[in-house]
Amino acid sequence: MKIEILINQTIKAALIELYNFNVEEGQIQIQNTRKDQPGDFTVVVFPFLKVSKKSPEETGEEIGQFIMQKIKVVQSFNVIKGFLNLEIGIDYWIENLMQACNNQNYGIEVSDDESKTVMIEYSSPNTNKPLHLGHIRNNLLGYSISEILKANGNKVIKTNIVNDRGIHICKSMYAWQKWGNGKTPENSGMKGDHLVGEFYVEFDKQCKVEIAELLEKGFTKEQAESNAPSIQAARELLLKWEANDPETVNLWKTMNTWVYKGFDLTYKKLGVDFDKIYYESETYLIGKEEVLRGVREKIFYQNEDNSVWADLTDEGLDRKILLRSDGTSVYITQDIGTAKMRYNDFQIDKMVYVVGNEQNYHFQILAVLLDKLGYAWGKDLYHFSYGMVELPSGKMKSREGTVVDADDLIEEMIQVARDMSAELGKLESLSKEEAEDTFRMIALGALKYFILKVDPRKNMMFNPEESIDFNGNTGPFIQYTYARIKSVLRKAKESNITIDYNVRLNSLSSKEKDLLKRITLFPVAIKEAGDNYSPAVIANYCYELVKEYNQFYHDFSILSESNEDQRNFRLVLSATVAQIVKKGMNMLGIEMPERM
RNA sequence: GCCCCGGUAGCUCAGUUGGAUAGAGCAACUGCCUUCUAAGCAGUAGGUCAUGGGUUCGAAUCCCGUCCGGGGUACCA
Repeated sequence: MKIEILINQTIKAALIELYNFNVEEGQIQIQNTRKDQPGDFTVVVFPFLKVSKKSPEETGEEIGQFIMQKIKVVQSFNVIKGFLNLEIGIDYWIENLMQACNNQNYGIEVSDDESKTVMIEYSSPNTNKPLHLGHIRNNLLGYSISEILKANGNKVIKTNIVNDRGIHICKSMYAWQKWGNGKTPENSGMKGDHLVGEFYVEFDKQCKVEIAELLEKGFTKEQAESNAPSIQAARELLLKWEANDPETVNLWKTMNTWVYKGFDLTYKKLGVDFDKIYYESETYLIGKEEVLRGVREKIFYQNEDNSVWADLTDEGLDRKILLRSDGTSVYITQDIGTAKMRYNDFQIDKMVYVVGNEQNYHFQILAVLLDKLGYAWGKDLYHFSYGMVELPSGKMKSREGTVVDADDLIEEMIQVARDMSAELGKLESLSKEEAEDTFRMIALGALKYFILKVDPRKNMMFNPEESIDFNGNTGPFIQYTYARIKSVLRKAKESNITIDYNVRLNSLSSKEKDLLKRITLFPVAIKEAGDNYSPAVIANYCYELVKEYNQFYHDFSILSESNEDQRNFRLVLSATVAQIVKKGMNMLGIEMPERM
């Protein structure tokens, strides 16, 4: 039984026996003792003063005595200012270490027949431009939260909705027709998504010129924007596409294929993947049907101009448009269609959408709409709403060229890793391929950790000049510590030191104990990360663990320790730290190099 | 206007759901490579937790007001 639960029950018994008081569940607070105080667990006695009618010190003393008598592993206790600190014997901590090191699934809940199935949508790119830093945050969070939910015993289906149709795609298509000169990824050597993105930018430039001309002729801003020739041409393309015009559909397919190839490369570099991909072009009509069904069933209503609306004022929300007056669908329409399709395809207990916080309102409405349409699960959808990535110059805007491109960023990071490694004189013994692979792991480790260590709900700042470090609280620091442990273990093997996982020991230094305590917190961290949808919890846990290990590492010798039991214990401890750190970092999608 | 989110060291971020003297990294300064990997370790300096009130044994954390920043707000996605 977990010691905290045992202490909890014992205190409950103590309060009944000592003060004839039956506490409610959750009234007893047991926390880890502060590092600067003696003891392992701390009980806050303030809440019991009312019933004990004694001073905090006396109350703590009485409860402490009681616990000492009932629980063997509690070795001693002390009371300081109303905090009852309990010291747990060495056996308990060693026992815990052995559970951790002998169990590959330590801290992880394995899914079974009773497990819930969670579908997670993330990434959701538009096919008119390449991925940027904002998408990176999305992808990393989506992938990581999938892994964390798996570790909490859920079955997870990772999914992606590709926004592959609409006016924005037609803009790139039109620009390519007009200025493309038959340029393809093959004949230009350009990555497909970048190529298409280039034409999107081209379109925007042209459009601005046209609008400026119209403004000069005395048009209003609105008129100019809708009458610009290239805008009209793009609209025409959209109509043709919806009418299934073969030439248009063909071009659309071709250009999308280029983009998908490009995205696949970026996804692969990022190490994210999907179990099932949906395309808006295949779901938007279903959404439209659902909306029309809603009109027939009087859930929604139609205006005189034919636009369809939902009245959500009863829910404290506004009215929301679902189909435009020309009958075309809006953004939320396809989300309804996609949701329906997903629930037909899979048995889903919970749907999670990883989408930026700018769409909080959108998902609030989507939940209500799905509910109104009769889908029981609609209300329970979870919008994993993450904050935006900000630059020193402000918000990223693709049209203003202030985006940080995903592929560029990854390449730059790898180059920095290379340079730094050369400067430090590392990895010289490795083959070129092995070294390159390590640089890649380090670069991505730095990037991923940098993004995932911050609370996903908050906006975060990214300074391209100086943001991503390789020292301090970073991915590479954790990877480095891991590599060093691996090195020690290799050397132990070379010297024919076998590790005995049955640890014998009768004393612990405070640093060793800190590590042992930290190890017992791994399962707690996983659970907290799952409950709060927060990879940051895992990231910060790994950092704390590794930081403590480093202190231990520098203070004690391992291989040259003469006492065999002591040496064996330190090896087991190191191996366990490595195992846990690797597992934790893998939940963040970060690979761990054996050498660096 | 209305709704949602945020404000902690010069910078980037933690803060175990209300607990003890506020925690890291970067940047600055000081030590430590003849020692299992110095992408490291030890130390110095840096704080009115935006601000005013309230709740109680106890508040960065909960409630109300104010200021500042970000996002959303009926035919963009």
